[in-house]
Amino acid sequence: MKKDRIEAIAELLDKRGKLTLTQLDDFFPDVSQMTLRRDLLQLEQAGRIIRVRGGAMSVKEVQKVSSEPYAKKTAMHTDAKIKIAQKAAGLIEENCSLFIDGGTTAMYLAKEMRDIDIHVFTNGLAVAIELAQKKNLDVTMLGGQVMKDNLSTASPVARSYFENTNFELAIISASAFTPENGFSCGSMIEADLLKMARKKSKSMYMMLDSSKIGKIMPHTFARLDDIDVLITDDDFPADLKESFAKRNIIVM
Amino acid sequence: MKKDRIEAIAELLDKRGKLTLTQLDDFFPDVSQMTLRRDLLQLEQAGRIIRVRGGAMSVKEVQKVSSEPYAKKTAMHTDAKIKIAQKAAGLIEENCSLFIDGGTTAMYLAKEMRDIDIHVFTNGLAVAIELAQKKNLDVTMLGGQVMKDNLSTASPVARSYFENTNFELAIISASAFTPENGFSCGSMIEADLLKMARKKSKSMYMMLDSSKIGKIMPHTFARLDDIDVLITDDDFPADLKESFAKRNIIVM
DNA sequence: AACTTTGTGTTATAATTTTACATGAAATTT
DNA sequence: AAATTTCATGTAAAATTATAACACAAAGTT
Repeated sequence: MKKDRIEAIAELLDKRGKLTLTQLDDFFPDVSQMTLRRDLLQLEQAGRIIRVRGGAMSVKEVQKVSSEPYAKKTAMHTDAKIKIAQKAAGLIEENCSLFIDGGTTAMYLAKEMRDIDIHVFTNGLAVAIELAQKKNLDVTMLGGQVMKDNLSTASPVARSYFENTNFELAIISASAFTPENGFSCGSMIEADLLKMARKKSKSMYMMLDSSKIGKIMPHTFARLDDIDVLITDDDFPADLKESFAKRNIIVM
Repeated sequence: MKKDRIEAIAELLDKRGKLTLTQLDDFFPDVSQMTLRRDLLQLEQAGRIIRVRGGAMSVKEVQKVSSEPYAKKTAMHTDAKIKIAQKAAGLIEENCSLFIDGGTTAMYLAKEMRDIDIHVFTNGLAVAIELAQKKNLDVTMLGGQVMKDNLSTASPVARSYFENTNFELAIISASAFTPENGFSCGSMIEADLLKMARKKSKSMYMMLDSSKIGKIMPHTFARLDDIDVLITDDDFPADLKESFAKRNIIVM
């Protein structure tokens, strides 16, 4: 059905921000590129997307463009991150209380999450805005000084927020990982926040795309034993997978 | 000069919204299309424009196209709001500490603010993101439950943030105003937050576009005497202006 | 049943963009 | 001051992408 397909394209674009025709073609293998082009033309005329050379982008994405440093980061390893986010989204159950960090992977997770009755805490501005779109979901933003490079907040004050909150689950992404140094990130106050989140939640899922393996950032916020589930992509090394499994950590 | 030309292109695009390469070539006959292409590429990487097939368009133009729920609100009385925001931005001095609320007018204020050394507190997600773009400026986001309709936070917990902070100036916009009921808004916790902001700051400037005069919202957060400066548009009624002046409130 | 409309695919053609290389001017180093 | 590097620019070929034109079939309409 044409209408459904156009709707699906619009949604896809909202999620992914930007798509090439080739990528679109992969999603809709049963129609020709020409048809997809015509769909894009219609969407453009409806003001919902903007056609750019090679494909199209969502209007929402364009608004984000103004935040250049963040947008740049967003563009990296997109596919892997989305896949990881999808896996993570599938693990979230209704009626739970949840912490999500403010990274770009978390941002994709926010996009992929179903609009169900959950309460989410986050320190990511972009994550909060994304989640605010969903009607049934409740969002609480953690305050603090805004870090310009990744649009998330962190500050010693933010800790006070945690004092009276508890969540069943924290889903967090790391900037770097080695077996020796654990999961690390670049900012001390962020590391502090994430440690705190770990303490306050019953269990912790870690999202880690394989490009981050072997990298070390200054501040470790979690070690292997701290996490319950590791969500990663297909390129995750088999030997590492084993050492996780040995510690009863589910790798998926 | 390359820099000047790029600047000129950016301005042109902001004015005309969209231009084809051929049109651009007419404006700049002394350089080749290839050079113009490269200029556009740079502008795109800087996040100022979007290249589309045939030429480019300004980001601002794209934003006009969109009509999401939040964007819809943003689009109302845009011109008046921008003018008010510009006036307000002119009043902000370097090296000060400032509170801005999370409304749409505040959002425009954030856009208009110069990139100088200031510390800004805000409860607006969109405001915080906008301000995060500026290098010299420091932003602190007030946490709390996210209100989906206006993308700002408010919660009793947010009060605790204020306890150890002080600012010279609070620039706030109201959803409604009558002389009898003062400045009011729709949410009780938001009203509470704004009251708190008023207490904590040395002075308070109110942004009020004239469309809001005569309207009443459930929760009053400030009365006439609470404010020091009223920033409004040209349609502001003369008689009201007088009654402000009587109380030594500057109307501009 | 004949006719239109609509959605689609195919191919050829056109337009646009990118790439690669060349040039000269300006800035920097030696 | 000469040599070298860097930078902005131009040119033209190559690659990519978009449009146009036509064909065809299915679903409505008259």
